[in-house]
Amino acid sequence: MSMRRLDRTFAALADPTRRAILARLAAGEAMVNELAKPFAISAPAITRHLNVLERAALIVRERDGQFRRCRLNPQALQAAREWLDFHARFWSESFDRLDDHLKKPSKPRKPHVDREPKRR
Amino acid sequence: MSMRRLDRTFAALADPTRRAILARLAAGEAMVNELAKPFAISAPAITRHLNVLERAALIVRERDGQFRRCRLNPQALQAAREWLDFHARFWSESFDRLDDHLKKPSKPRKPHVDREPKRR
DNA sequence: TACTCATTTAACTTGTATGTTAATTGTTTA
DNA sequence: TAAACAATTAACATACAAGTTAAATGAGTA
Repeated sequence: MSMRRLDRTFAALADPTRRAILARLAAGEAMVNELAKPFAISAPAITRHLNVLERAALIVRERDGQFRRCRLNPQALQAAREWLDFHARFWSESFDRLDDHLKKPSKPRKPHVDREPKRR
Repeated sequence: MSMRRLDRTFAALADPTRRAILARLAAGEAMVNELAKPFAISAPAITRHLNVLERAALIVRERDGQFRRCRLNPQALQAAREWLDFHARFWSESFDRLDDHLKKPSKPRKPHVDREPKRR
C-alpha cells in the first residue's frame, strides 16, 4: 500500500465539504449540479473538490450526455480503514501494557513531576 | 461529534511523517529526540508535527525533566474510525442496492439471464 | 445555426502547511 | 556559575489548498 495513496485519502477526508459530498453519494449516484446544491460555493470550487476525491480514488466520474455522473468507489475507503483499525488495536494494546506497567512497576520511576508544560 | 475535530484528525493523519511518529508511539512512549531520529528534518519541524498531533488530540506531551515525553491518546482515533466504518458499510449497501437495481429491472426477473456487467 | 445549460479550465487571491536557521527557554551537569 | 543538552519559539521562504470571476468546452434544443 502506497504511502501517497493514504496521504491522498486522509487529506481528501479532512474537508467537511468533501465528506458531505461522499455522504450524499452514499445514498446513490448524482450529477455534479445536484452535488453542488447544498453548498454556498461556486461550481468551479465543487469541481475542484471532485477532482480531489477522484485523485484519491474515492469517487469515479463518467460523462452522461450533458451531465457528469459521480459515484463512490467503495474500495478506496479500505486502505484508510485498515490503517485505522490496525493502529487503533495496536494503540489499545500499547495502553494495556502501559497500564500493567503503571500498576506493577518493576522498578521505581522518576519522581512525580508536578509541573504543567509551559503554555504560551 | 464535531466536524472540526474530524477535520483535524484526518488532516493530521494525512502526513506520512506524522503517521510514522504515531506508529512509533504505538510501540511505547518516547521523547522528542527519539521520535526525531528517523527523519531528515530539523528539530523545529518535528515540534510542529507534534503540535499538529497534539491539537488533533492524537498524542499527549508532558515534561519529564530535560525531556518531553510523548504518548498516544488512543481515544482520538475513535471518531475517525467510526466515520470510516459507518460510511464503508453504507457505501457497500449503496452498491448492493445498485447491484439489485441493475439485476432486477422493473419487469419480472428472469433468474438465469445475466445482465452484462456495468459499462465503464 | 444559434442559443442554452452543465461542467471545466484559466488566472488570480488569500490563507494555511511545512520547511529552514537563529535565538530563547528550561534542565542537567562539570 | 558556566557550559551542554532538549525542545520550543521567532522570523522567514515556499508550496499547496481552496475560494473567486471570467472564459472555454461539450452536449442538448429551438
